[in-house]
Amino acid sequence: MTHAPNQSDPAMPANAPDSYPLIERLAAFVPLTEAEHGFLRELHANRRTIARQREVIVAGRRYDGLFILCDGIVLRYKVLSDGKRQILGLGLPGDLIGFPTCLFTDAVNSVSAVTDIVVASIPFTRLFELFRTWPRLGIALFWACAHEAAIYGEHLVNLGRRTAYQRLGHLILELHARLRAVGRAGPASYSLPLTQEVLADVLGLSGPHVNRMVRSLREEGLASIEGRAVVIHDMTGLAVLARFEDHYLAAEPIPDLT
Amino acid sequence: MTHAPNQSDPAMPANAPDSYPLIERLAAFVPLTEAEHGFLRELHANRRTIARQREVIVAGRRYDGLFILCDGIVLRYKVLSDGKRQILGLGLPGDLIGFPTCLFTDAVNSVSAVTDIVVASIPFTRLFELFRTWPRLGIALFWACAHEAAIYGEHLVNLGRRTAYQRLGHLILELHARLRAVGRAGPASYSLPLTQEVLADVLGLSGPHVNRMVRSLREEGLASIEGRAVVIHDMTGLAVLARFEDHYLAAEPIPDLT
DNA sequence: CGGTACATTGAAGGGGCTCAATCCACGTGG
DNA sequence: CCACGTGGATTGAGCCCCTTCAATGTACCG
Repeated sequence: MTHAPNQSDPAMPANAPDSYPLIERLAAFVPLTEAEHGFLRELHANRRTIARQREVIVAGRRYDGLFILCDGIVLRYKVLSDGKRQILGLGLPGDLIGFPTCLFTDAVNSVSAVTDIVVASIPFTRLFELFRTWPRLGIALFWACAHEAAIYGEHLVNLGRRTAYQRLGHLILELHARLRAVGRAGPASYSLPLTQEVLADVLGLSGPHVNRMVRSLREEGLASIEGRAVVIHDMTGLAVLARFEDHYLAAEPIPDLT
Repeated sequence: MTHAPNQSDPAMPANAPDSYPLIERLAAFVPLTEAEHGFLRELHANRRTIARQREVIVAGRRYDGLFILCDGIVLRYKVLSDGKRQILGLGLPGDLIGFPTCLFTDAVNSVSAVTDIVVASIPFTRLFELFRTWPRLGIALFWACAHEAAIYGEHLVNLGRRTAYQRLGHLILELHARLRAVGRAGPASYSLPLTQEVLADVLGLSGPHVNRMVRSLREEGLASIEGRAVVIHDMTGLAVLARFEDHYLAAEPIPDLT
């Protein structure tokens, strides 16, 4: 049960065995006091490793807390009664897992681990404590969730109004930006351990068609996906094609929060 | 600038000129004390009426607060550089508008009023006060936003993995459930002041095709949309067809919150 | 009465799906 | 060392859902 190091890209920092990704995430919104810092460190205390392919959250079950994804990649998805699957989003290190699905009596979505992952569990009692004792952290968390929600918004645009080709291009650029923000990507490359089947379920497409789009991107010299190695050859060209604008990924300090 | 009363359906309660929809929304998650009740009432103090078709939030501009939608319907959307529009969601009475778009330095989405609407504005300073002074309300708000996020998740499934026919059916059922929850719908009917063009942009379809799907639904005896009157003739048949399950719309009290 | 907004309908085309077959890399056991 | 199994990538053929681009209809409104 080794958890995979960041393979192949020398630009990636070694993944510290005890990182505090939620701290980095929230620090983007609020300058943290030493005391707040300490509380957040405690939130990472209860870590657990989960093997790839394992379910982290099963739709229909009850949960009494959330998780911070400390390392690895997860996907949140829903399966329809006719067997079709739609992946609602990818969780990258630093993301909160269980929002919003665990905030229901019975989880509304499932979450499974793509790679081996490390999660820190946060029981709701801890979360309540956070809101009660550290209101600034509560506000920052609120902001962080809003930023996650904005990603879903862009995902909606992807499914509703972009062609298959554009969708794939957009996803490649979004994941690059998100991974880069947490030190998991090079200037124009990253490692993406997803099968084309999974990409298809993210993009609302079929497997074979994703394959064709991957080939097109390569033939056009825009980007290449070989195995798990993604390389972007023409960032601006791809952005133009995919109508990618990264405003929605920017995390900036909350104004006027004293 | 009259704001439209709930026309045509006798089951709908008259829309009180001074309602407190956020109270009802949050009360579903947390039993409210009298003091909390009072604070929330204050949040509704600063009301404003906005005429139909008017923009409430313009993407790219800066905002210093959120809004509670007290009455009417809004839509949140994004327009791509090639002119295509995707509507990310409909805001109904009681919904928070500006989440997540206003929590960015520059708003990432636009919001416009479909009908004449009444909004209560909540500057961030008030919001911070809420989190600092009324932590239970902060928690409830967090939960409420999670529930809104779940709606977007289902919307993603709609665009990614349902046919045009199913999408329309699903939307009809979802809106019925949501409107009914806030006392704006009859047992199997409601008023929906959206053009087919707008429906198309919600569903990721073209206008003409929405028209055909509307006709199909009527011919199959499942539901009818005539002008703004929506009538569901076969609730279960429609639910089966659209793979509609309403778990994600259920708001239940937060457990263990003392 | 003309204008505007929206609903409706038709014809043609294409983007993406379905359903396979094939290929390929890799790990495993004999 | 090779046979085999397996998961995934790749490719092809046919088709159908949905789009595009109109034209037409229709209610409402100043």
